[in-house]
Amino acid sequence: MAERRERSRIPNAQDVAKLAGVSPSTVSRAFVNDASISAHKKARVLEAAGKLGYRPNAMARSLRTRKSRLVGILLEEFTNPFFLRTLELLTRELQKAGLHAIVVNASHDISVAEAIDLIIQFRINALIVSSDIPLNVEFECSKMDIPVVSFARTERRIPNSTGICLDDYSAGYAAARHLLEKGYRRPGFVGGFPDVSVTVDRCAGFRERLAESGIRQFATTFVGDNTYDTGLAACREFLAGSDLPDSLFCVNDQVAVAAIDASVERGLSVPGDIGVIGVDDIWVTRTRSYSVTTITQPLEAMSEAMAAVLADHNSGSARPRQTLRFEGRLVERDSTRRDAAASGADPGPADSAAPTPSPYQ
Amino acid sequence: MAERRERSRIPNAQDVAKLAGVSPSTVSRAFVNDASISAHKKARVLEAAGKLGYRPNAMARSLRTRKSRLVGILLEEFTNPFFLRTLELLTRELQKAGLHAIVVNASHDISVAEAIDLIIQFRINALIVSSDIPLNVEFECSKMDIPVVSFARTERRIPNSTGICLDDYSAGYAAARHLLEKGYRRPGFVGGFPDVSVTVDRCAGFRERLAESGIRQFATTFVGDNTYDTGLAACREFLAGSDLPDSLFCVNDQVAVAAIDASVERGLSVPGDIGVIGVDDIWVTRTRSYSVTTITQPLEAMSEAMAAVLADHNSGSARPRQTLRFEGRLVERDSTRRDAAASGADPGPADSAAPTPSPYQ
DNA sequence: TAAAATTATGGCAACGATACCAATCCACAT
DNA sequence: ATGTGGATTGGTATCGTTGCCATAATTTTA
Repeated sequence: MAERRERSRIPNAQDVAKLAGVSPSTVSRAFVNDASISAHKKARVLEAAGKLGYRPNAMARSLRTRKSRLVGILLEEFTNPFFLRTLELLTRELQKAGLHAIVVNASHDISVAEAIDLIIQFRINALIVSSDIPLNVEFECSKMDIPVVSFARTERRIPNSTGICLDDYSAGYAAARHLLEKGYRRPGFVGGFPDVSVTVDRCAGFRERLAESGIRQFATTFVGDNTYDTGLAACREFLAGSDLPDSLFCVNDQVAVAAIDASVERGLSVPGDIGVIGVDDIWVTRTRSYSVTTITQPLEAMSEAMAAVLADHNSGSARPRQTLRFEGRLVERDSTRRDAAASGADPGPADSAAPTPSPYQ
Repeated sequence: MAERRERSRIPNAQDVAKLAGVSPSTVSRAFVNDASISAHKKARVLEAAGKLGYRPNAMARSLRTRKSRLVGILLEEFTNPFFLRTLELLTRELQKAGLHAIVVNASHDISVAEAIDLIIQFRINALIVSSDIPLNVEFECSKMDIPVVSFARTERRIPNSTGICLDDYSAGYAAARHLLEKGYRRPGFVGGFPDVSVTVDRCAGFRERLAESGIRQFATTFVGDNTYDTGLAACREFLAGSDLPDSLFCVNDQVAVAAIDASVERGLSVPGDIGVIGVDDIWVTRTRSYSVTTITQPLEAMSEAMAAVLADHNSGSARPRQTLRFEGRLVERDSTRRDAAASGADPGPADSAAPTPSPYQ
């Protein structure tokens, strides 16, 4: 079969120039904003370009200008709807700014360093990082003049790193306050990996608020990767003992759902016997069956801030490196008691009456 | 402040060549597999490259070789965990093959054509499409010699288009068979947008199996975008009337969860009064509270097939254009009855006894 | 109307790599 | 010793664009 007729080349600027009767330089100018070109010629060039189906070659452009307009996004948690939403908002903002996102999969067995090494070759303008990465990756990037920006995490190992993040400490603090207000007296904490910033900071804020109420000890467990399945297994184990907590602050909503399931499985009623609060406000927390009290992140604002940071980096203006922290907002749902049971310092048994009938069974 | 000392350039092949005492050509060969280079020189080049922190510039390489090693992925549904998992597996396979994924956000208000236009400039090797796109995009790509490959959907408007897809017809057929086996006699269908392939094909298979049992009429509704929220609203309306279906085949799991919630809200017990079956097997369907019967897609195999298709396209071997269809597997859970109630052709009232106690309330 | 200031345009080189060809090199057979 | 063939190597042109400079066209000002 005649696969392709007469090797029809992809047209380049030269072709357009010839057709429009101008120089290649002029063609280039027609495709750059604010370039010095007359409206007349610009129209003629664009018309010729349209006729030929010409599109500037971004590879050539990037080579010449040393700006790739590509941004790497390193992702690790590929089951959490939160990160899909993150990706949606980030790509949206990037596209608005004329940038494009290369997604790098850093999950499980994949070598992060190797993957990063490959996309560094594309001279990405920046690397957005949503999970903890080996320090040497950070170092490699700095050698190549590639800014690394954290999203929804903090780089604790480097003094002044750039990032956009929920105020995790404050979120933990708010979670504890909420549980205390609702009369819970023996809160516990369920984290992911024990050494990632999100776990550490949320736990610290949580601890602080509990300490203010004189609670110096609380049970903690770490489920590892924040998936539902491992979360469920870890929560089952956590709740297997006696001397159970009367409420759980979970590092994110996926784990919170797992915690609820583990609780119900063990015969505990939520929120009466045990209250559960998460973070992220993924859609599952809004379902009738779960209705999880959670702390929602202002993702829109955070993505916009991310775009602004990248734009700054791009324009070369050296804004001081810092982590922008956004306040979360607590959304009350049915996985914590609706009214304060024994709001005083009185740690009386709270099992007397779950005010709302449990939606779980 | 002294931002950067003495403008330290990013090293190029020439620099490495000088340090290693070889020609730039040789440096290039050291970084290409199967290139004609002695082990001795290769080692020397790699050592020099390591010392300088050299990495080949992918832009320059792509410009010369006319292969970008970039693949576009057009995504639309950014709330569905299924697509996050899809993205995970696709990026994993792509990375294995030395390719990289540029994610293009085509959701809501964003102009697909415009977004595609921009990434076409990167001379992407292929465009993976997970949602229906304007036909002219397809056309533009073909003009630029960019193969468009569908994933988890079919391009019905083009005769022989390349794609990887669940066997949607067969999935719909299996769903109907399952419902009938479990004694449901008035199944309904809940689709997304009425004209997308996934909805159309799954519905067609569903209809066929029902017809084989003599059921020629069944209620259908279309919820539009497949999010939980719009799904819930649509299902509420769908279930508001009298003459209700006794079971629902939902085009995906997110909608299935919404259908369950709407059913319970209306006082129907699942699976007794109404059975629900979805597609995708997202993690939420495995939770204790939902436990949704669903049809799981063999995503690993599908991603591998996708990588193979891309590799073929890349190597230029003109494999015939076709849609590869993968069989789904039905996973029985608690949103459909566990045993066959009145398996005969007898359409007796099925409300007599829900065999398993409903996990929903 | 002429000179000065501004704006548009064209030409050339360069970004950093690889394709291609010609020139070596080496081992081995003659 | 010499030729043959295959594996390495170097040199040069090129991929398609934009930066830069010089010149040409246009407008503004004197």
